[in-house]
Amino acid sequence: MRPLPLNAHRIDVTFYARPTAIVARELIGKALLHQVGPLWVGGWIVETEAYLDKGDPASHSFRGQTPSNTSMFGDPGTLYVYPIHAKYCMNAVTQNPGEGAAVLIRAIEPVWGIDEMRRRRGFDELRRLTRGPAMLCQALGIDRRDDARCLLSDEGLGVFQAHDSPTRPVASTRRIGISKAKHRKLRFVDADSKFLSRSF
DNA sequence: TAAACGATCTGCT
DNA sequence: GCAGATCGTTTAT
Repeated sequence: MRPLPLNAHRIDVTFYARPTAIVARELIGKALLHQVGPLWVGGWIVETEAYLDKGDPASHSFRGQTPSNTSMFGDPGTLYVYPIHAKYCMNAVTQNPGEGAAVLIRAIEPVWGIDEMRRRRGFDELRRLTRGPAMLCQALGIDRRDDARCLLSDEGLGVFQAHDSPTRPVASTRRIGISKAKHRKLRFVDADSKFLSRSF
């Protein structure tokens, strides 16, 4: 594996195998990295949403397992990529195998491979590269083919804790773009970030 | 096989 | 802030 672009260690299964809202909150400030060819692309996670296994009608797992949401029911630390409005969004599976809970990664602060992200997005403006779940996937080069990859062992993809990373101020808000369970505060943001999909 | 829907994005006002 | 584009998945006929 090519050396990481920062001094950091990979998040392991014990991090993901916990209640989803906690994982979503603690993913704020972690580094998301994807290796494309010889290059790492990614940045700091600044916005996430929790989608629960039980009692959450906004969650893809609410009506049980189907061919298209199978990876959401996989092991904690599995990547779940799903198509929406002709685009893709990426999640990290949480809790226990078979439960169907995950964290949607909605926005990052672009840090590594910025020119590659600009090229994939067709925009130069930093603010428009990764401020939304589908923009993020396009910038990182994540699509349907990446569904079910393992964030724990895949050498070219993972979430990392930087050794010198400052603590981020985390705020919780209502989730974006859903029609059910709107009131639940399961969106988590870095309160100081300029790279959120929406202000809070 | 047809129709409706959606964890979205963009451009324009 | 709003309308329209866009296409895979799900649900209805």
